This record gives sequence, structure tokens and C-alpha cells, in this order.
Amino acid sequence: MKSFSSKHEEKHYFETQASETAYLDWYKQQTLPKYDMPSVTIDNVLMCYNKTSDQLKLLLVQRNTHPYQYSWALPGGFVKRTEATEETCMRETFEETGVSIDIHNLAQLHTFSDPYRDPRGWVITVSYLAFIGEEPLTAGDDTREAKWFTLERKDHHIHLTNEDTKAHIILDLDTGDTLGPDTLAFDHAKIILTAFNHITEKMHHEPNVLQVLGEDFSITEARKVFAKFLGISYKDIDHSNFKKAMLEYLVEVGERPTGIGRPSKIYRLKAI
Amino acid sequence: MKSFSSKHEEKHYFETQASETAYLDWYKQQTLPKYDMPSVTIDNVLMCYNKTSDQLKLLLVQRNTHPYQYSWALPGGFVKRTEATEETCMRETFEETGVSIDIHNLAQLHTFSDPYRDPRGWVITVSYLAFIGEEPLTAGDDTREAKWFTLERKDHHIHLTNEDTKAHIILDLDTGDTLGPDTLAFDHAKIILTAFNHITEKMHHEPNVLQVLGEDFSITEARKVFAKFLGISYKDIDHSNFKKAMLEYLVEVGERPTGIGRPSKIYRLKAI
DNA sequence: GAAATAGTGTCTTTAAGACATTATATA
DNA sequence: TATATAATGTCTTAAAGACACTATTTC
Repeated sequence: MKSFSSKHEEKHYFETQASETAYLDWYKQQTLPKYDMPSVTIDNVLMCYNKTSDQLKLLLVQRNTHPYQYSWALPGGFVKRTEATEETCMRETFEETGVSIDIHNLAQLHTFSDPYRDPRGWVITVSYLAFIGEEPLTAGDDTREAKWFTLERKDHHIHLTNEDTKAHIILDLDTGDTLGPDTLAFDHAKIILTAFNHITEKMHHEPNVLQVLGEDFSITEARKVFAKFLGISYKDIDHSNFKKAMLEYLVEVGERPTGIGRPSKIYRLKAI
Repeated sequence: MKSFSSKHEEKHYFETQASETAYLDWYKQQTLPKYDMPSVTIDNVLMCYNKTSDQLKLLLVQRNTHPYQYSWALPGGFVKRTEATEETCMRETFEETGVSIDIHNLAQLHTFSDPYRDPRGWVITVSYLAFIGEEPLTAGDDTREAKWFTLERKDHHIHLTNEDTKAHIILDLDTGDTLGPDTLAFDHAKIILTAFNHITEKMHHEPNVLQVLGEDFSITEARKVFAKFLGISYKDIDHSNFKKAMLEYLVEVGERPTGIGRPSKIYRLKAI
């Protein structure tokens, strides 16, 4: 075994002279100076759409402990040692809604790192956006109080409302402020607005939002989803022009009776 | 002072009954279960453009220790307890190039979190993109061996070359593989490609890349920068059409003789 | 047939692109 | 005046949008 006259010489030897394998073996045996490290979490903006009620939905979880007791928060949680953040997002989403999300349907939004964004300490969060095709009947176990909120854009505000709990949260689209009677925990208002703007900007060229409609959907259903993000009536989106623009991203897969009226053709998002 | 019959009861009291201030005071006194926490770093894709040589430049630092000894890496470093990642990026960039970057000229790209992306342990990195208007004569202190690489797009490859060290790195734009004689450390090839694609996709609608030209620049200079990212000659970008499209984002601020030929008008990026 | 819903076709306006012309400098 | 460089103008083509019309269903 090699011997060294000083710790510094040993370090220099392994870092620059030894093989990489030898270096890594040595490195793992060292007691490292304890740097301050942050906790890392993910937060997921999880959306779905209810065709029957024509409502866009966002999942929120009510906090029953400090900090932000009684505020609403995005589903999320701590990243584990062996996970990429995408995997954390999928795991947490499954744990809280029972819904499995394909990794390709997950979009990373932004990493929020204000060192004081969590009053308990240093927590950095990576935010994600996911769409699911159906509203699960029960979102999460009862203890965590996960609820689907209806998301409505009106003027320069986003309204988040939940019938069960009578909760009502209002976000200002321009300033990012929370105005409603109820509140969002941490910087989750910022995350939700980031997600909303992300979708609204990109949907015309990458209409992944339509995943909220499930596998198959009609042009009119797609118009309804778009209208939610634009804060207008779906009738203000011209069927013909919309179809012309969207057809680039869709494949026709059949036809479906629509109750009264002419049956609608049904489409599917093209695989990218 | 309040007393509790069990630790659990105490926890429950502070989390749900006490005031938030009381909760936080209590929380900070607790010895917390040591969760595994990652180190968090930033990596900065720092670009500039040399008008004289018409070359796009990217800053890389050669590693002289394991792991990835002798490979080239993006400038970056560990996030400190009191910093947002943007601040870390600005600090590290200043330390390594002497250049101060305005926070508004920093764009967050993506957070890379593969738990095994660093052979030494768990390191999550937040990547940034920054443009600086001038190529500093000396990039960083000598010990860290920071060098400006010329970035050239040819066919489906990106060539990174440095004259001093004769280093040459080739990246495949389609697969993301590193092909050249020299190599990039960690997943930095992926980060550079993310940055390159980010710029190329967005420059027509948000021409922040033009910050590499400094405050004031001509239409032709802007065409030359765009051409670098498209891998074509600037003459293949029609002056008239390009100006028509860009004028939306520019303000005319004067005129400048160009040596031979008609003087060019000079422009500045509109403040958003 | 009336009402409801969806799909198709046409015309207008606007933006994108190709290309030709004009303007201002230097040698 | 020739040449280099940059700016401007015109024409063509393609995309975006407004609007009218046709098709298929239920009551």
C-alpha cells in the first residue's frame, strides 16, 4: 500500500496521478467536509379536464400543519437518493392520485431556488407540468386532502375553486399576486402561473395540453380546452381555421356520434 | 412552559395548534432526521462573439483532477446557502471570467438530476445560458485553465475548437454523442446541446442572442450571429426580410461607418 | 322540417420570402 | 468610375383569419 507524508499529498496523488477508478474508491472512503446542502423537492402542476362539465381542473392538496397551515399546495415531495426528479414526480403523482404518468408526458418547467422560499430551511424545488386524460374519482388518500380545483381564466385573473371545501383562490396574471379568500403555500402561485403561461404560449405549436382529453378527441373538444387557457368561449375559436392549424399535429382515427347533430371525426395527437 | 407527554404530541401541537412563529422557533431547535440531500450546482453556458474574426465563442474550463481529468467542463460551482441559483451563476461567472452579468440576461435552461451523473455522489445541477458582449482578454485565473472555444455548426455536428490547446470536441446534434478527440465532463455535452437548441428555436421570436454583439449592432452583424446557429453563411439570410422581421424587437439608435460601403444603421435590443 | 352540431369551401387580409433596385461609402 | 457594403422597394407565394355554406344527426 502506498504511503503519503501528508493528507494533502495523498489528495493530490489520487486526484491527479491515480486512475479514475482508484480515485473514486479513495474518494468514497474520505470523510468529507460537510457542505451545507439543500433539500430538493419537486412540485407538480397536474391538470385534467372534465368533458361533461367543460371544466379545466388543477390538483391541490390542503396543508393541515405548519408552515402555511390550511393553505393549498401543489402535490410534490422530496427527491430520493436514487431518483431523477422526473421519477420523483411520477412517484409522488402516483401516490397522491393513483394515476401513472408516462415520462414523456412530463414537462420540466423551472427550478425555484430562493433560499428563503421555505421558512423551515433551504429547499430547492423543480417544478413539472403533467396532463392526465381522466379525472380520477378520488384524488389521493383522504388524509392528505387532495382536491381538484376548477381553473377559470377571467380578465387578468385565474380563479381556482373547489366545490367540496368552498375554497376560492384568485391569482393575478400580471403581478403574480394571490388575491382570493384562500391562499397558496410557499411560492406555488408563481409555479402555477409559470405553468399556465407555458401552456398558453406553446399550445399552438405543441398542443400537448390536449392530453387532458384522453387518447381520442374531436376538434370541438380541443377548441374547448384551448378556450379555457385563452379565457374565451370556444365558439370564438373558428372551427375551420383551428382545424386547419391543428391538423399538422393530429391524425384522424375515426368518427363518433355526438348525441344531437352531425357526428364528429375523432383525432389523436401525433407521436412526436 | 408547556409540557408534553410524548415527542409525538409535542410535534402535533406545534404543527397544528401553535402559531406559525412558535412552530418555526420550535422547528429550528429540533435535531432533524438526516435525510439524504444532494449537492446542488449550477453550470453556465456562457457565449460571446468576436466581430473581428466572425466567430461564436463558448467558455470551457479544463479539469486537471479526477473525475473526468483533462476533460473540458462548463464553468459552474456549488450553490451556497444564501444564494438563489441565479446568484450562484452570476458569482461563478464573475469569478471565472471577471464579467458581471445582469440577472435579466440570464436564462434558466434545465435542471439535470440523474442521480449518477457525477461519479462522486449525488449532484443535481441547474443549467443557465448567458451572453456577454465582449470576449474578455483573459478568461479566469490561469490555474483553472478557462478557455474560449470557437463554436461552429457543420451539418449535424457542433465543433468546439480552441487554438491555444489544440482541443477539439465534436458533438452530434441528433444523438447528443461526443465524437471528437477531446471530451466533455459529466453530462455537459447534453447541457450544451440543450442551450444550442434553445437558442436556435427561440432566436426568431426572442433574439436575446444578439446580446453577444454588445449594446449596439448592425443588421448585418445580427445576420452573422444568426447564421452561426443555423450553420449557414450570413449571405443566405436576406437582409431585407431579416430586417423586416427583426425590427419588431429593435430600436434604431444611430449610424456607423463600416469602412468601405454605405454606413450601416445601428440598433439596440428593445427592453422587454 | 326545425334545431343542433360538425365539417367544408371561399374569399380577404397579412405575413414570409425571393429578388431587383437604389444609396453611400472607399480606392 | 468601379467596387463594396448596406438599405429600400416590389412582386410572389404561403399562411392566418373571417365568413358563408353544406352535411348529418335528433326531435
